[in-house]
Amino acid sequence: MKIATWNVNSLTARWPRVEDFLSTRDVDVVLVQETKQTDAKFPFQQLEALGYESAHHGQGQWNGVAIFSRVGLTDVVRGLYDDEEARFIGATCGDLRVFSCYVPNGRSLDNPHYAFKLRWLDELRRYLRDEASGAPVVVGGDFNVAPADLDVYDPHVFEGATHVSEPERERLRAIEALGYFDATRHAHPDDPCFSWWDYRNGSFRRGWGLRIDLLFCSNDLQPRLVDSWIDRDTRKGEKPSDHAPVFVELA
DNA sequence: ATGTCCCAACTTTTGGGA
Repeated sequence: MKIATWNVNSLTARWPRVEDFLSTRDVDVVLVQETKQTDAKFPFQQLEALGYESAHHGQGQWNGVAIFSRVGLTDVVRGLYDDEEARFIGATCGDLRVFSCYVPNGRSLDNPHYAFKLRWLDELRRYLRDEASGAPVVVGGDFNVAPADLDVYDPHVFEGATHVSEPERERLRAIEALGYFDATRHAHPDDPCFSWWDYRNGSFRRGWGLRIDLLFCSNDLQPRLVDSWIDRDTRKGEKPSDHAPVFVELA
């Protein structure tokens, strides 16, 4: 069973790449972020033609999360708490409970959006603690947090910036403390495994990346972990997203 | 350090967000 998380940066703009991805990657479940679409625009029929059931928590200009599955899709939940931004969707796919998360960016440490980000991560932890027990769980998404300095191409550049601050990293550790592991880092303890490169400055060519797209698996999945990897080829070519898909394969 | 992309709109150019 192969599960991917991918921030597509507009499903409308990315549709040709998404079609190509689904046709060539043999992926069972895709956790999608930043659809930037209303539910009315979401391509349910086109996805069905490609063999995927889908569920969307759409908004419009911003945010929007979705799940595509070819192994069943039931018991959909939308929204973490009473916020108005579409950043969280969950479903049961096969024998897994899966969640697609688009964590707020934070913008800068002194911006109110940073406090919102920390609160959102607190709410995610609360949800996983109180409402996600039972089946094995995969929580994936664009976390907008690089868990450690290994996940940053040059930590010096990010001193005093969001995505690397201790309060953000502490919240990821608090999620792990509930009984989850970071699949990509677990499979590759020493490789940076960047998943995002800024469109500007030729960052992809220069290797200026961050690992901020993460797949947290409940500890009961550890014996089933085959591998976890970054699909860097999908960051290349015509009109790519600025994020690469991140995969985990489970036996 | 800012070389791009995507969206909306008082839309053919600008501003906000990432």
